[in-house]
Amino acid sequence: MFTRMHKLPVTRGDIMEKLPREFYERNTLDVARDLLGKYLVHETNGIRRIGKIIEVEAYMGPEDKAAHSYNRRRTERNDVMYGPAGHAYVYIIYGMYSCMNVITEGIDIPRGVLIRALEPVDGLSEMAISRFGKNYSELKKSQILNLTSGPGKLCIAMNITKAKDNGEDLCGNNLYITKSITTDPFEITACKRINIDYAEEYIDKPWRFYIKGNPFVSKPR
DNA sequence: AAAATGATCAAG
DNA sequence: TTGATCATTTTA
Repeated sequence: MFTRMHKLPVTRGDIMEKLPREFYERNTLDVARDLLGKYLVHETNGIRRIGKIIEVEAYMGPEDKAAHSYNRRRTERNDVMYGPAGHAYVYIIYGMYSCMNVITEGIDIPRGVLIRALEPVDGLSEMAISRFGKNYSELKKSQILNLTSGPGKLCIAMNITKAKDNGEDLCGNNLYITKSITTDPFEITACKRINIDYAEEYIDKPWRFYIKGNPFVSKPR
């Protein structure tokens, strides 16, 4: 009884407060920064996986040459970006990896925040199996650091897929984000986004944000 | 540094 | 229908 309580407080859904819709219905750059330190939770068939959000990128919609919705381009793939805030936009990149975005602002404003890295918090054994086919206890240190340190990696670890999760309401009960549990202060680093060489004058916009010094960032700068 | 790998998109 | 692209990861 005591050991159970001692072991699980962080994983108890009832003490984790879900972010309300209004959190997402704000300026995308503010949402991006404010997502740092929050907890991404995915529950599938009784299994809960949790990662602390430590790295994100903002995609600013029609004006942003790096965004899928640049120039109001609208396709089957990015349709969710044009829907209400607080939903997940999950797409497949390079034919093999999934990436997850949080949609922001409001209907017909196709902006969002790419989740680029997490710090694993719970469901570690499931994450280890998903990523490396091994038990968590068998992982090398480098593998632990690589569990969720990239947008494709974290989707594998968290079992986030386009088929299952694209369009999911983050105010629902399967895939959601909660407020920070700890109040540990942190510094935010802002820098250029990754792998958007095609974006011309938007290449240098400082719209990538991460928790300074966190070892799970995808690419330290 | 370069391959892997296939969904997605715009052109024709 | 098709050829080029790609908000990445892995291996070497």
